[in-house]
Amino acid sequence: MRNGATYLTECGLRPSVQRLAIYNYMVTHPTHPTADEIFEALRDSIPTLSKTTVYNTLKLFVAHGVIDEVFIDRTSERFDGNTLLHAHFLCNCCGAIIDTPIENPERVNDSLPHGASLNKTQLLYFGTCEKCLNQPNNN
Amino acid sequence: MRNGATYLTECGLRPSVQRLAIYNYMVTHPTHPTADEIFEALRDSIPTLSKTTVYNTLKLFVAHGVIDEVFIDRTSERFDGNTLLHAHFLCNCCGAIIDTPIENPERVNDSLPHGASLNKTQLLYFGTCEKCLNQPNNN
DNA sequence: CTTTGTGCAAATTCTTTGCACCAAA
DNA sequence: TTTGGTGCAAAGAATTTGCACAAAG
Repeated sequence: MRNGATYLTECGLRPSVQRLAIYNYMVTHPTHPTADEIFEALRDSIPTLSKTTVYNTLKLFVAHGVIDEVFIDRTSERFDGNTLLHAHFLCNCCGAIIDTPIENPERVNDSLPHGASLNKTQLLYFGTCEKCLNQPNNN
Repeated sequence: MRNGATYLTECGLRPSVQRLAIYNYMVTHPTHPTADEIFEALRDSIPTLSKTTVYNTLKLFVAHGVIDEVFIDRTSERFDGNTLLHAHFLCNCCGAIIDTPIENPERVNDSLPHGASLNKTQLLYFGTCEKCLNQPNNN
């Protein structure tokens, strides 16, 4: 695994205790966490941590390409430590967000408007996951 | 153009004055409007309209498949009267949301998790549109 | 010492809820 | 005369802002 402090420095960001903790949380938890989830997870180890700092840091990380924002959930902002192109599936039944690989990126980026330049693609699926389909009771 | 009252009735929805106005606004304005934009546009013709009704109606329309919600903007909920599969491009420079056709839907739905069933796909692009690329001044 | 980062409290914004009134079947 | 629809005001939730203090170069 990549060294967080070195990586943040490479990205032009000072590796403060707070930033490093948030970065490490993101790369070890591929769960597309919200700012609040990160805050709750880290407040034990950093009791003085504030939610503002979590928000500031996540925004900063997105601006520097360290993490991505995932637009799959309108109720709260979700973040992804994996910035490589992949699809997201949201199960309407259990709420799980499942990552899936995109085999042919060029096919997915096929529908760009004429003459536009592309920064980021998001491919989102909404449906019912295999597990929920096999447990008809919890609907 | 399809008759709105007939269509809403077919969908099992009473075609009240408010619902019909919102439906007609959606199909004639392919601008992915927010609840607030719809409210502001309709309050002249329906002075008693409330924002709650706009929210209620949009939510109801989504539940009945009359319109879709587009997840491209986290700051406010956006809606789309065109429920056929197509991609959305958000220009980071001018904020425009551009619709583009998806030639091969089966290619885009290629990356579904194993065993899952699919309700809806959203393909989102973020970048700079042709117009903004040709006007370097407004960056 | 000068810039950058952190964190508290308050403000802001979007959306939902509770409830009463109105309208249609 | 009962069910469904509308709309006001208030509540709720997520995020941002203003500002003061702390820390690092």
